[in-house]
Order: sequence, then C-alpha cells, then structure tokens
Amino acid sequence: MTKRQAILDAARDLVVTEGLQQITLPKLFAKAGVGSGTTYNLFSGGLPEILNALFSETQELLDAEILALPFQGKDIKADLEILFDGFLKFCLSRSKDLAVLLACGHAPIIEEALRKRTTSAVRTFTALIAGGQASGLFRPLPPVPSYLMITGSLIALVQGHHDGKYRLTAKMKGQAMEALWSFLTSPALSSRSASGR
Amino acid sequence: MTKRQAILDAARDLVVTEGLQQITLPKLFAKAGVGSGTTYNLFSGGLPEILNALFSETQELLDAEILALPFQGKDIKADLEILFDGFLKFCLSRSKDLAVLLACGHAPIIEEALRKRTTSAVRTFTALIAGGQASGLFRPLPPVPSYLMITGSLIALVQGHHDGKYRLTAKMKGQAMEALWSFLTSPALSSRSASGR
Amino acid sequence: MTKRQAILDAARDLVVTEGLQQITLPKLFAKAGVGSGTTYNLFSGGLPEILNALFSETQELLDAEILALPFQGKDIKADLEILFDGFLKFCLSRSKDLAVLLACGHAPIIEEALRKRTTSAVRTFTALIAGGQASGLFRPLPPVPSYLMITGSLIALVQGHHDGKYRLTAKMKGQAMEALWSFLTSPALSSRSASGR
Amino acid sequence: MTKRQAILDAARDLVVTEGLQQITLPKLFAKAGVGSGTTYNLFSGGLPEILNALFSETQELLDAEILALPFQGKDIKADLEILFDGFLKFCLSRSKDLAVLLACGHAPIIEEALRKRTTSAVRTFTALIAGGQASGLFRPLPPVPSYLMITGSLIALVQGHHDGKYRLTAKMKGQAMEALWSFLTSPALSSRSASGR
DNA sequence: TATGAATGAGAGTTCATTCAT
DNA sequence: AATGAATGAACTCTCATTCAT
Repeated sequence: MTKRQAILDAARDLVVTEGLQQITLPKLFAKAGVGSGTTYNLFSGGLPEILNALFSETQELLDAEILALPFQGKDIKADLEILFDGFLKFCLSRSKDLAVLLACGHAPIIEEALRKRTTSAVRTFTALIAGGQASGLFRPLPPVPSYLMITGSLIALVQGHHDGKYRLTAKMKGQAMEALWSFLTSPALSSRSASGR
Repeated sequence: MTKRQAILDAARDLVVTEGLQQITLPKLFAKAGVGSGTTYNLFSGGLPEILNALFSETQELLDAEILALPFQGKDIKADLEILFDGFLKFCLSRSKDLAVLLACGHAPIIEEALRKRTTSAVRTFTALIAGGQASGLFRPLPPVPSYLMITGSLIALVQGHHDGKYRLTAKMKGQAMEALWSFLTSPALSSRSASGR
Repeated sequence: MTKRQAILDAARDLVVTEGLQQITLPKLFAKAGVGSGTTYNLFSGGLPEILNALFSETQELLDAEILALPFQGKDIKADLEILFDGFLKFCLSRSKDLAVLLACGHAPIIEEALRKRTTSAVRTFTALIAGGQASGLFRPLPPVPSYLMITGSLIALVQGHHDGKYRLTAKMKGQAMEALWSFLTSPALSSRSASGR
Repeated sequence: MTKRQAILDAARDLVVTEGLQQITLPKLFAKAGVGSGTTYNLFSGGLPEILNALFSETQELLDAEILALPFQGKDIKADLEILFDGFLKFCLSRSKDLAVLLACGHAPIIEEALRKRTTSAVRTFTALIAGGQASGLFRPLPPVPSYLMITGSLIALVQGHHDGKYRLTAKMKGQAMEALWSFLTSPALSSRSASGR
C-alpha cells in the first residue's frame, strides 16, 4: 500500500472514530505509520488537502457504484428500485465512506466547490426523477428538492440502523421503497400503479 | 443580557458562521465581549460544556415550539400538516438554531445522552405516526424509521433552501406535504383520501 | 475565630499538605471559608504577605516557647538539656509549625530580613554556646556554625521521625542529647564530665 | 551540548537563582534557548518531569563522588574524615547541585520514591557508622538517626557558609570534624582516642 | 467589613509546519 | 522519498487581583 493511501485510510478511520473535529496531524501520523515530513511531501496543503482528497475519493467511490448499477432504462419503477437498492447497499456496506460523506458534506474545511459539485450519482437521481415527471408519472415537486428529500430520508433510514435504533431488515427496506415510490408518484397514478401490480 | 447568554449567543453565531470545527475560545471571548476567566466561571467545563449547553437549549427551543402547536387530535392529516408546518416554520425562521441542531447532532463533543435523548418533539412525531398506523390509515413501516425518514427529508428540503439550491415556496411546501402524506398512508387509502379531497 | 486567623490557619495547613509551591489563593479561600475580597482587605499584599505573616507568627511561637523555658543559668549542661528538650518538644508537638519554618526558611517568597533575623531562640542558643566557650568548657568552634550544626542535626532527627524512618523514643532522645553534648564540649573536659556524672 | 542537557542546566540555574517555586516554563525556555515544543518532545511530563530528572541526575552526581572516595577500610576515623571531607567538598564546590538537592528534597513536585530512595551515599554513611558501632567504638545511637543528624549538621554548616554568615575555613572544618567525631564515639573511648592522637 | 463576579495576564500544553539528515 | 527533532504560534485553562454590591 502506498504511503498516500495509508494516510487517506488513517484519515477515514479517524473521521469515523473521532469525528472531523478531533482529527489532528499527530494522530494521523501515528495511525498511518508515516512521518510528518512524508505527509507534507504528499499533501503539501496539510490536513485540509488530505480531507479534501479523502472526500473527493469517497464521492467518486459512490459515483462509481451508482454508475455501475444495471439500469434498464425502460421501467422507471424498476430503475428507481435498482437505484434505491444500490444506494442503500453502498450506505450499509461502506459505512465508513458514508460517515465521511456526511461528516464532510457540510464542513467548511472541504472546499465548497467540491461539496456542492453535481456528481454522476446526483445526476442519475435527478434524471430519473425528471424522467418520471416528464412522463406524468411523478408529482410535480421539482427534481432537486425531490432528490434531496429522497436521499435525506434514505440516509436517515440508514443512520437509524447504524445508531442501533432498529435493524434495517429486507422487509423494512421493501416498505421504505414502497413509501418512497408513493412519495414520488402523482396520487391518481399511484393508486393505478398500485392496482396494476 | 446575562454574560451566560452572551456566551451562548456568540457560540451559536460561530457555529453558523465558522462551523463547529473552527470554534475556539479566543474567538468566542471576542464575539461575546467577555473575559476568558468569566467563561470558566460560568462554564467550568470549557468549550464542550458551552456547546452542550447551547445544544440543549436549542433542543428545548424546538421542543417548546412543537409542543405549542395547536393540534386538534381528531384529523390525523390536519395534525400532521400542523406538525410539518410547525417544523418547517422553525427550520426556516430559526435557521441558526437549526444549524446548531444539525452541526451538533452528530458531533462527539456533544454528550451522546443529550444527542440521543427522546425529546417531546420526537415523541409528538412518533405518536402521530403510531396513531395513524393504529387506525390502519398508515402503511406499516415502523414509527421510528418512519419518523427518521420524514424528518430527514424535511431537513434536507430546508437545507437545500438554505444552500441556495432553490427557493422553498409555499407551493413547493404544499407539494412536499402531499408527497409525505402519500409516503405515510397505505396505498389503497391514499387514493381514497386523495379522491376525497 | 477572626477571618485573619482563619486565613493563616488555612495557609499553614496548605503548606503542610500541599507544599509551598502548590499554594494558590483559590485553594486558600476555599479552605479558609473566606471571600477573595476579604483576603485582600486583610492582606493587601496577597499571598506573599500572608505567607510572611504566617512565617513571622510561627517564628514568634517558637520564640515564645524557647523564652518560656525554665533555664537555671548555673549549670550549662542542665540549661542545654532544657533547651534541647524544649526545642525537640516544639518540633514534635507542633509539627505543622515546624513544617512552616522549614518550608519558608529558604523560600524567596519570604522576605530575607525575616528569614535571617536573629530571633530570641537563636540568641538563646548562641548565648548558651558562647557561655560554654567562655568558661572553657566547649570546644572553640564558633557559636554560629555551632548553633547551626546543632539545630540542623536536631531538625534532621525530628524529620527522620516524622518521615517514619524510626520512632524517636525517650531513649534515643537521651542518646542524641549526650552525643550533642560531646559535640559541644572540648575533648579533655568531655571525658571528665562524662566520668563526673 | 544536547537540548536535553541545556534544559536541565537551565533548570538547575533557575532553582538556584529563583527558587523552586518561581520556575516557570517560559523562563526555562528562555534560559535554555530552546523552543517550548522541544521541551515537551524531551520531557513529555512537563516541569515535574524536568525537575525529577534534574534531582535524580544530581543525586547520582553526589553518589558518584562519594563512591569515588579513596576509603581505606581500616581506620574508621580516617575513613570518616575522608567521607566528611568528600561530602563537604561536594557541597562547597558544587553549590548549585547542593541547592538542587536541598530545594527538591522535600518538594512534593519530586516523586516521593525518588526523594526517599536509599542512595549509595546514604549506604556509605550508614555503613561506616554501623561499622563503628559494631566495633564498640561508637555510641549506640542507631545508624539512621545518627546519619541524619550528621548530614543535617554538615549541610547546616555549609548553608551558613553560603548564606554569608561566616567563612568556612579549613580550621573551622577541622574543628567541626573533631566535634562530629566526638558526637559519634562513645564517651570513654572518645577521651582515649583523643589522648591517643 | 465581607463578598464573589469579572477580568486579562500568563501559565502549561499541543499543534501544524519546516528542514537537516 | 522518508524521516522526526525542532520550532513557536495559538490554544486551553488558571491565577492573582479588582471593584460594585
């Protein structure tokens, strides 16, 4: 493993175990097994650069996972379920990475451009929603708030699971998916869709 | 204004403007117009105690606002709309307080017992949801994940607004409310309710 | 008890329990049950003035005890034994006061004039020794080093007792007195005196 | 010279010039010509660790000097004179080190185990005294109080000199040695020994 | 007279950062 | 490329001291 990766891994662990606030370079050096000088050779910007690199890398990880999902492009509901499922899978299997995304997502130490950039994952989400609206299937709540509310609720769902408030079972996941589908679809069609299944 | 309040106000401002990470006592003294020693007379635990007090105070503010809402206790949908509306009003009108709740809600500097305590606001939310399920009106997604997803999506909605991604209009609010209602209600009834309006 | 005395008593206790270095005014206020303002009303010079007053008071205590001893003025040996005995009694019965004298005796916080002043106790000691030398009974080691060595050894004797290195019994005291008598008397006479008993 | 030694030297100077109480790290940094961080790299325990190290080092210095004395092992009086002489020489030539030993010997900042440990110097002293008693030459005052009284008086002798109360001449030294010899020897033998010279 | 809230100077300590090795 | 000893700025915290009550 490269020193660079050792540093990023240590940073990720520290974000998870100690929180963004408590990270200091000495802790990082110790955890990464790397000298302080080396760190500055690799990340001349110090801690901010390290955390930005970590955040960016993690964003890309999520992006890659969302892009790799086997969307069909025909049935919106099926595609949405694939997306929700993929997103949940990422959140559940890569809890450290999720913690990084959440901790850094509103932290001033991360450059705003990075925090607010429109990733492929975001595009995928909003495109699907926009598609649903274009076909008249979805209620006309604009795509961006729609996307934010959906992901906000999914993340909250996972956090409750991670916080030990409940176990996120397959059944609960199914119910949540259905609820979100109802959230998205326009009322009239929603009943049709429900009856049509 | 008491010194104590001046310190908490300054802390709130700093959480908003600089973020939890960047708060230091010197900044706090300067902003509060208070000597360093005074801070320790009032908050012997230093910064952690100040932030815990701020968080607790803010929790209670939200609590009071939710408790003061004019629930009817008859029509669940009406009560939920009162609740959603009250929650959104708090989030929008007291954006600093919301920022405090969000920033501190997952920060290790805040005692876990405080962060995870079940406030009246939480109880109100979950009681309403549980009531809807008991009457068979709501889908059987358990109250806790249900509550978390709802509030997660509402907060995300407000954050999008604060981040300047869109303007949260009354119309958008109405649409979001409808969507969340659909999220909650069981599919068959949902269509009935919708048609009944 | 007056506030002034409460402060001095607390200071004495702190010298004993914490050592001169660790005394701070907050500790003193707490132990004396006195407000900080009161302390400055009584001792405008702060801690130094308090400690100087304590040291001076303690010196005077020893002085009074030494002055009150029932010297006969005839038999030097008898008088010396009274003196040694009185000094040891003071050291043993008033261990806190002894601790104060020892701790402050070389501390720069005590004014040099006070630390080095010639007290009645000193005068009594040196006068006795000078008398012994004048009569040819004592060896010609000058009175001041003689006095310092004698008291140095007596204090060391008591400290060993207080430190738990041994129990200072009456017998040990008698042996030490005899040894110090031999220390003082000129060799030839010493043997005579010993045989003359 | 190493940074570590520079710090210890500065600490020694400060003990002498300002007294144990007045030492602060800023003074130490300035005098040692060392950055504040360096101090904590070398002595992570801060001032207490520095002073403990200084005290320990100084104890060892005295120990080494006492151990190096050319004892014959035959004539107790000769050996004692070598010891007294060596001890006085140390006290006089290394007055800073003596000041450190005296200042730290009863200071709570120094770990008790260190202050009270039985050094080679102590063992040498008590062994000589015990030897004298075993041969019946010395009076039966136990070795520990005997040792404490002897060293107590020697230190007092030197302190009087350092305090400017008198000049410790060779003659005075000789007289003090004789007096201490009388202090130690049992009365009958003392006269013999004295006449036998 | 007695108080203790308020103060800011200054102590101890940690940190990000540099640079000779 | 990798290191960690050295640094001093900046932080947390405590203290002596004041002064309105």
